[in-house]
Amino acid sequence: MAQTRNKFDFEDLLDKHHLKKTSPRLRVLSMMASKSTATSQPDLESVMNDIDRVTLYRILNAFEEKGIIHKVFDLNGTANYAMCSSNCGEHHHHDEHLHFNCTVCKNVYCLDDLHLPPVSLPEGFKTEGFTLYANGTCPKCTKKAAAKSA
Amino acid sequence: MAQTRNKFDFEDLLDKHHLKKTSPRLRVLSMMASKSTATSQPDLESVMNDIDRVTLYRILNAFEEKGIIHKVFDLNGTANYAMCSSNCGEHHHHDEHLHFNCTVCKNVYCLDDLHLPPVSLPEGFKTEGFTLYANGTCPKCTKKAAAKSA
DNA sequence: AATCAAATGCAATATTATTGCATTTATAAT
DNA sequence: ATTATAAATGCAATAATATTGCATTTGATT
Ligand SMILES: [Mn+2]
Ligand SMILES: [Mn+2]
Ligand SMILES: [Zn+2]
Ligand SMILES: [Zn+2]
Repeated sequence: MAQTRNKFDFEDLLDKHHLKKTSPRLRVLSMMASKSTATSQPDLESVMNDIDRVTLYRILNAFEEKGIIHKVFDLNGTANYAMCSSNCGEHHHHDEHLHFNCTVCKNVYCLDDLHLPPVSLPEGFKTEGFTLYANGTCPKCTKKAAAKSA
Repeated sequence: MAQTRNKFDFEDLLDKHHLKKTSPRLRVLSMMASKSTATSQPDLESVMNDIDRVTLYRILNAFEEKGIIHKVFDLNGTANYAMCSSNCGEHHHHDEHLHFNCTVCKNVYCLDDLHLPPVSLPEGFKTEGFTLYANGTCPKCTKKAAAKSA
């Protein structure tokens, strides 16, 4: 998960997208990249409480537009953000992987390399993209539960 | 779509779930049942502008808990509500159908009878439910676009 | 070192959602 | 029918989430 990246990777990333390398942006990037799950907007906000709320919104929007991160709403409608995997670009998202929402810890997992089988829609529907959601219990929470009941 | 139901159907429905038959509730039911697509919270609110905002929230929550309607977030994170199809009950939702979000008219379609093929998750993930989302252009909007360009 | 566009921070406002409490209403019991 | 009661509604207050405009700061370029 979450392969380790250093400061310079992030600076390059911003460079590539013609975004200025600012401290708030680098901090947001390193926080998101360090986790194996998506990060919720509330979490980002409380961890980065010294960054202005509005700035955070603008950073997230910019990153999303550039195809650096993607947004996913969890079961409660809360916005979560995760790094994009390679093939996303400016206004071109291809995060057609499964999003697993743990009902216990609320974490959202991006499960890549899970090619969803082709689905055919009724006549007339022109599809641009799919996302598959699943909810249930994640490995960590399953283990914890097992430990307790033992 | 949206099979016609009369007042008495709705009253029975409320009865069945031990909910009082009140005017706000009946109006919400008939509005939602009359449409072939889901209804967004903002739409409900503006159409039912004489019903108190808080009452609306409580009605929607109650209906959702009873398994009368289900909530689905569209691409913008806006809450949309649609009638449940038969097999949902108190705290027991089985709306595992495809939700199609038209990027033009923003409507959310519940496409039932679209059995999604089984997906197997990585080791450790215990799944309770799936939802498949698709986005693109709905039949109506496709037709309109075709008409214009002709 | 100077310049300029981009990014940030702050204030104001908008939208969406929740909580507590007083009042009204639907239902059931009398 | 009348009354009793719990449920539902409406209203006020507050919280949480999001957007806009503008003054100030900062990163990149010359
Ligand atoms: Mn993802
Ligand atoms: Mn649905
Ligand atoms: Zn979990
Ligand atoms: Zn449409």
